[in-house]
Amino acid sequence: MKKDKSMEKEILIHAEKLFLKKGFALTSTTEISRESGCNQALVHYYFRTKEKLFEAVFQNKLIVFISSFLQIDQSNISFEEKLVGKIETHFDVLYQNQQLPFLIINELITNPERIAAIKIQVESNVQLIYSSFSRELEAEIEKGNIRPISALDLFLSILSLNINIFLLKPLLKDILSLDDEQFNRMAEERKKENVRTIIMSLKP
Amino acid sequence: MKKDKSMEKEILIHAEKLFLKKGFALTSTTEISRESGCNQALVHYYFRTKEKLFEAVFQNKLIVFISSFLQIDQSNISFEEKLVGKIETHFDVLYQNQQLPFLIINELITNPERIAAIKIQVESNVQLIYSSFSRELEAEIEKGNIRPISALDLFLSILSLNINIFLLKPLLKDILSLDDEQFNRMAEERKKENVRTIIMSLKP
DNA sequence: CCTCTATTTAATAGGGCTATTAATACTAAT
DNA sequence: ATTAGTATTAATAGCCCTATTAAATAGAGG
Repeated sequence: MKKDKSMEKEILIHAEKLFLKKGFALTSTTEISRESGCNQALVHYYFRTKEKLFEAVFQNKLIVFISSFLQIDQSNISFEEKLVGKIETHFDVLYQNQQLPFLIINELITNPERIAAIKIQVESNVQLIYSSFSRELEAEIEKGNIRPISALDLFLSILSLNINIFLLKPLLKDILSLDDEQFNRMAEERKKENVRTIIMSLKP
Repeated sequence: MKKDKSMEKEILIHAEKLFLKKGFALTSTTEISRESGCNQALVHYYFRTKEKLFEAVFQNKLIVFISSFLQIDQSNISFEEKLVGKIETHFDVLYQNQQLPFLIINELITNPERIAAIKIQVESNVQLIYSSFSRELEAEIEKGNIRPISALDLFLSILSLNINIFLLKPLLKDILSLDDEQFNRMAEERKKENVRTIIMSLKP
């Protein structure tokens, strides 16, 4: 254990690793302490309850996830170029946080009470993302550059395509006999394919 | 309790319901027995272990899931029509088993040992689905009717688009304030949109 | 060196869960 | 009606988990 990091930080790091890997229910504070190299009571000393520790981790991760839809808009590029940028940025964030989609989906379903927390985070950001994007989209449709489609539908399609390779990662790795490096290469290809799929599907 | 159904069947039904809702880890045999209206020991009497009970449920569901890719091929229709049929059939099976994607993803990630079981089921069916489909796809590409794309990529795109609305169901219902009926209507729209997205993305 | 506070550990209460066992109710056949 | 076999329950052992408490230890400042 590097002692320059505080034990509190150490616990947070390992908690994150384990929660991401197995979700809330299957991770015990005992295991977190074991991995962090400290007594189990210490986990509770710093974070009081497992729930609070999870929230500390989850909030952070949620921000990462939601920020994956945000991208600096340069206004001197075309809508299509912007859109490609958004899809790629989104994918890249997921690529850097490959277990994140699982954690979110898992908590969404097994722990519906947590939706409230997610909702707050989502809603406070949704204006930023949705409204301006929606306006631009409609303008493009108006101009006849792309076929009619709601912003929600487009958003869901991008999300779906980008998320799923990471949700299916264990299965894909096993069935196609890929090591991590090979999987990552495949993911890079998927990114391009997702962009292609979305852009082509928008042709008028 | 309808006593015409055997208790064993009753247990299986409620086990399925609970496993689908919360996954393996969060479902206890105690809860299954409570829901089924019997003593907890009886669950073990019939299925020996929670693990075996889960397998009994999971195998069945896995077959449903995998069969969702199979569709009777009428040869007198065009490739595009066939493809639309496949996408829609796939979606419909998911629609009828809305919690199924979650269960599979959840087990895939939290219980990697179970991948072996999934793999066997998948592989024995993959020939049927993949090989003939792949051949037809390549023929269409050859003819210039659709752009070059691997069968795997196409397959993943369809799977991604179809699955995700059900994974995101709790969040969508909450954020958009939908009741079940409204969600189902939305899902129906999504089905059309998914077909549109895929078909348009294949234009050469 | 001593003291005060922050950190860490040991011990344990209390609860839920899985699985097992022994005892009891039920059913059908002789 | 007795018996044999199946279905069901009550009771409980044994685990692991969360959370709490009290005690031990370390480090900083006087």
